[in-house]
Amino acid sequence: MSIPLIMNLPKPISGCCPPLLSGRLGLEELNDIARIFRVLGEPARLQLLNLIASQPNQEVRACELVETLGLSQPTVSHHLKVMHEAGLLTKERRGTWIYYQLVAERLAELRSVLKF
Amino acid sequence: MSIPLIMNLPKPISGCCPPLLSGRLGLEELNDIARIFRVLGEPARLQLLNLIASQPNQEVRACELVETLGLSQPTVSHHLKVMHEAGLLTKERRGTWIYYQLVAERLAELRSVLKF
DNA sequence: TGTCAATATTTACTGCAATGAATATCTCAT
DNA sequence: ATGAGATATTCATTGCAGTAAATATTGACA
Repeated sequence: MSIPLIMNLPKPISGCCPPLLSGRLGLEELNDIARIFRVLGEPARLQLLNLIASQPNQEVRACELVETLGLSQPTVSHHLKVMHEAGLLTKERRGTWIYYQLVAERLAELRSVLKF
Repeated sequence: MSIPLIMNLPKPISGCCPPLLSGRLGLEELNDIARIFRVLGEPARLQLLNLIASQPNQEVRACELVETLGLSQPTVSHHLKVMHEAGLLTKERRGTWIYYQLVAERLAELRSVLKF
């Protein structure tokens, strides 16, 4: 029996990450890039990334985060949604809980945006 | 009248960019990282970077930007100040005008923050 | 079905930052 | 010194996003 491979991948953000520093970009593309950086411009969200990356299995349950971040459940849920929509986290339901994982490729993509 | 020796300098950016994804970070460090990403979370500022990078001599005069960005002179001046304080731009006066240049090392530093 | 626990959404409040008008400061040339 | 152009600062307005209380939804299990 095969393992389900499709686990609610984030929708791709079209044309979102061309290199910023080689070749002129249009306002549309600049807006897309800015949107992602704005997602990372929030300490709570960076803490989420940092926390997930430090887990042995590279994932967290949403409910764990409420206590750890010291934020309300709606706020944590909101941040998770934002990051998931930005393609930075995958979301996978396992029974009662929902697990979030980093999208390494997305971070690599972001890195390449800043390359010369 | 005495001149204050210690002026309100922008927060030092030296130890600002520990890797986000390997090793737990404190709130202080997360705030520092978030602050820089927030600077990049603005289309106008990304346009500035993109514009400078596309110049043959890798620099621009501030006055050029007002027409190009379609923003008021105070707004452009504000963005330049923010980016300079974030360590992303160098500022050099040559006669009447002021030239801004990219700080490549700073961008490389930012890239490394997102490395695994 | 019903309840319980986890997660999401709605709503309202609030603080911060982008923006530009007005003004000030700086630099050079005459 | 005075004027002109480039840049910075002050100030007020405004829109957006983080936050949480209240509420809704979802899934598991008896």
